[in-house]
Amino acid sequence: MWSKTTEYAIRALIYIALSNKESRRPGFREVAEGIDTPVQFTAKILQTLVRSGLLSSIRGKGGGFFFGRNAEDLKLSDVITAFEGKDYFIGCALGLKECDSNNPCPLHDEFVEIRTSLEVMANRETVQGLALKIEGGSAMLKRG
Amino acid sequence: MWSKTTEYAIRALIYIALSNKESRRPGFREVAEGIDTPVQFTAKILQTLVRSGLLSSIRGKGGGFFFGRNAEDLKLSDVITAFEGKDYFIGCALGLKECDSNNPCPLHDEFVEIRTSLEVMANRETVQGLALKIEGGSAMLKRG
DNA sequence: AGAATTAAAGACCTTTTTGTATTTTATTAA
DNA sequence: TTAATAAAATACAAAAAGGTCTTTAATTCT
Repeated sequence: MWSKTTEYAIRALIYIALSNKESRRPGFREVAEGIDTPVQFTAKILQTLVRSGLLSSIRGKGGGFFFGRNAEDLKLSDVITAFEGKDYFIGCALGLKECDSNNPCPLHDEFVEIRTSLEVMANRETVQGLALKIEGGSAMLKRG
Repeated sequence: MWSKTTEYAIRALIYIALSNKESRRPGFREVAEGIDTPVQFTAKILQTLVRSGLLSSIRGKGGGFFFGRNAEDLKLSDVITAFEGKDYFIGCALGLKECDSNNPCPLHDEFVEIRTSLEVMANRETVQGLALKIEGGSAMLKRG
């Protein structure tokens, strides 16, 4: 549905949100270990998130990654578009440059409906909301 | 949503289905021209489709690509899984190896619903059905 | 039989994605 | 002020996706 980078990013952010609740700021090594992703690649993804302003970080001893007060409810759609591009929820199913209700590809109507469901979900769900599900035990990030 | 290869494949197949209705068997050059895709890359995709048994071809003068009687209703889901792999409609939104209702990722329930809509659509729609929409003028393959 | 035509096959090449390793910079604590 | 710690930056590299080009094999028509 989307790239591994996006998958890893969402998992990493959920892990960080959970850690923050325990007043901890995990480093990228801990995050990668916690969500079972390649360490340096995870570091790179977290850097991108910080640069995009979706996540905060502090260097040095006691440092790590965290969500500032201002970014307490990070929508999944923001994470997705940060990596997939802002047109992610606009593209045509058959890759046509011009595809809209006036000039539709043969899949247009049906595809728009599905794509919109995805967008609605991504706008509704937040990293912190998903973290709550893990906390409550109704979902998992790792086998177990 | 899926790769360019899959997008090109669907468009190519629709073009071929339309040509076949006019009792013509287009070659890969004509197909590529007709759907605005890279010529040799299109040829490669058509080869894959023939090898997969989803499409037929004849070499030599008067040859080209066509659908045999047996494959008159080619489901989109068959085209998609031919290129994306048979697990395309099974994968986890967050890339977890084990993700099901017993051991769900925090997006599982919502994602399954969307993924299933996509699968239902892909099982319902056929290349020939989509070709009909083009023929009837209610959809396009190219700017127009 | 020979020329023309067309898909098949295979060797490449480029770009993007995914992943690794090393060095640098900022911060803290002793 | 020095040592330890941790993110940032940078450079590489492997793999996959996307794309091109040339040669070969099959078929038809003359």
